[in-house]
Amino acid sequence: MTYTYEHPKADHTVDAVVFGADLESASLQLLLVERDVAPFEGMWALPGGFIHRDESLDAAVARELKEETGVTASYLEQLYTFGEPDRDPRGRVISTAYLGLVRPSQVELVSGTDARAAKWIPIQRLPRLAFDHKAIVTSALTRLRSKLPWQPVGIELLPKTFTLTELQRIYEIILGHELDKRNFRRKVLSFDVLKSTGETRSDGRRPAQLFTFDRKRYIALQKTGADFEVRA
Amino acid sequence: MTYTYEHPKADHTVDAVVFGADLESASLQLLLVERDVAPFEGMWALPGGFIHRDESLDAAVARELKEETGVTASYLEQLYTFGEPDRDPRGRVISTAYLGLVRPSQVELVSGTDARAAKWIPIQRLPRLAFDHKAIVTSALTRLRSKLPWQPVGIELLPKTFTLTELQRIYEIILGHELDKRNFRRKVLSFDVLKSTGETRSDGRRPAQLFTFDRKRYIALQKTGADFEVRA
DNA sequence: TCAAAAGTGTTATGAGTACACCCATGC
DNA sequence: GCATGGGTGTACTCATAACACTTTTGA
Repeated sequence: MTYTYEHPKADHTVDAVVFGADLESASLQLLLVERDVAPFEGMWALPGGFIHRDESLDAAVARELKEETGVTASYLEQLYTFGEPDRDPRGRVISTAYLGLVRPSQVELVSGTDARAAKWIPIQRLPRLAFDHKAIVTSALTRLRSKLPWQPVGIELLPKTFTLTELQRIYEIILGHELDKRNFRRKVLSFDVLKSTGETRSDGRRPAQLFTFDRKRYIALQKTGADFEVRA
Repeated sequence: MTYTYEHPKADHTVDAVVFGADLESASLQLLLVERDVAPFEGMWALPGGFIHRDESLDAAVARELKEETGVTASYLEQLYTFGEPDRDPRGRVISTAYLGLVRPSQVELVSGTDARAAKWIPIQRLPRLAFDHKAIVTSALTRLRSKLPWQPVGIELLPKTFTLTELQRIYEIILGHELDKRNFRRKVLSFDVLKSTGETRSDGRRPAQLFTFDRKRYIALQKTGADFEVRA
């Protein structure tokens, strides 16, 4: 540092709002940790923590998430920065929140530093949360539902190959309501980013075609300015 | 502070990307300040600065904007937080950027602390900017154009009463291209937030009807979940 | 042969876009 | 009477949303 300032510095943290859904899930789940240290010891909170000296915000949130829960999110985007002066009893702490998606069955939860336990909790049954984390979660859920539904984000919550019914199920879990099968299929296929593998899978009923997400094609389409924006 | 940490703290700043347009403007303008202190002394930069101990981010950006340029923005929203470790030569500085709109003719520019001069500069002729401010401006412009066009934001850039042609002109300046008069009128009136005053104004030609923005109605519509989202 | 999920097409509606002419006024 | 900006309507296209039956399989 070549320059100095008179003013007291705020702390800066990152918090991760990571949603999970499985095909077996009844509903969307949120990844929370039980705090092991004051303040709010024993309460549930979003995974997160202080930013290290030489890491970007993106790197910090990925690291904290990994440390506190063992989770590596397949998708993480910056959401909003919360900076009310009184949001943290320890003093001035500004926090940048991220929105993430993860397949719960794919990860093994561990408990790490500053956290007793990491756990998936259905969004209908959220406990009281530490700090202003409830407001952060609300804003993340709004963003997820409004911005992502038809972006091929459900993909992150499925195995490499999946049936269209499974994909639909994921969207329904995220949105919290049912979708029309025919409209869903037409729409999702019209994006032209799903590739049939030719394989089928039968669960004991009529076999369903298996699809994969064509990430290259997706990136190519994005560059041409094609637009996946849609509302629910 | 009841707790202490071992880690070095980052500084936190706010930066304001404030766009301006007048009816007389040929194009959208950006509010910049010429830096009076190192680093980047003498270079143009976004107005902004360090957050005070007991103010929110929203308050900080409004204060800095006022101090450095004399401008009180009629509209300011949080854009994104930039936190690459090397974005500021002074050391670790994380910055939360805001997007704002202002009517240039309505404000008197002043020069304040840390700034030699404040100035409106057409976005086609932007000079090199200090720090990573160019990237911030690009992201603000994308957001403005993609998110705001049909939200009644052009309103902020007009006097209390205005003609539909004037409103259209503002949208054209923001978007950087022309719009169809008939489609524009139908659309903007369908939102049902403009009220005819009954008055007319003649500039020497056929008199045009004057409208006002019905803010109460706008708020009422927002609550019912009505949605002004549109693309250009 | 039955249960259960896979798969498939049509119609109606609303939004967006393209497009050209008459109107009222001041000079 | 003419130049200037004000003001208006229609037709096409495309996306969405609502809606029901047939197919394939395993048990």
